[in-house]
Amino acid sequence: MSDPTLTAAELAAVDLGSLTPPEAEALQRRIAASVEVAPLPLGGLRTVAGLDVAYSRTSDTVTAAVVVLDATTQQVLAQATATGTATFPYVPGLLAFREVPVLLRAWERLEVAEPPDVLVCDGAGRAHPRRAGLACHLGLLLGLPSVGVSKTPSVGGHEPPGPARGDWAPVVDGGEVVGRALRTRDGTKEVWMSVGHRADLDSATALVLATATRYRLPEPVRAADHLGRRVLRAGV
DNA sequence: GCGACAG
DNA sequence: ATCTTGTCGC
Repeated sequence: MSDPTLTAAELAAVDLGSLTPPEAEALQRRIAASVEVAPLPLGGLRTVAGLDVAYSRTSDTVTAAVVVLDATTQQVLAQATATGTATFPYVPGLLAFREVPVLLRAWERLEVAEPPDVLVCDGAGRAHPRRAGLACHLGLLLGLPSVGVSKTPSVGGHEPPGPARGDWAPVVDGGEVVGRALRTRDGTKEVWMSVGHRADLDSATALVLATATRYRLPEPVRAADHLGRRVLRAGV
């Protein structure tokens, strides 16, 4: 019935780019079985990392960006990028296999005394066909709490959330609540968020709202998005 | 068999 | 994801 679990070390040892789609899907089932659900330590959050990947339109060059912000002041404490070639094509449901390798290279370049307390990824977490979106994959691999936030819906359906910041509606897929459609700003389009690793929906919602005050998307994700685009354009 | 499916 | 000008609004 349930797939065998996977440790961070075992996941890290996998050459993601060499997997066939069926093998990648099998790995995702194990990731889904290994992800942990727990409240984020909101009171003790000191730093939040945002992660994103920018794509070139003229080539298969990609740039991954990681930005670490102070959880309370939102000041940038550290940032790193890595540019490379996309080896895995974009396949719906297999985004992590395209983005994780280059994201890890950026991650390794980060110069921080302590790892960030939580990861906010541009993409899905459990709101995924196999409950193993990018945020689950990265959180498990890095052994850190993680949350996924996307600008467009992934799997599942939901009622429209109320019009005010903080309003949300559960996203249901296959009879299971897999995430939330959350309004982060009054009168603006909602974002779709779901749990990655070592998080739960309530605390993840609080984190997303706390980091998305001025704009629709959480500041860590915006910062990573902007950094990735800048570096990609500069051709570094 | 057909459609859905983050970036 | 990425391609793009203007436009409305704080």
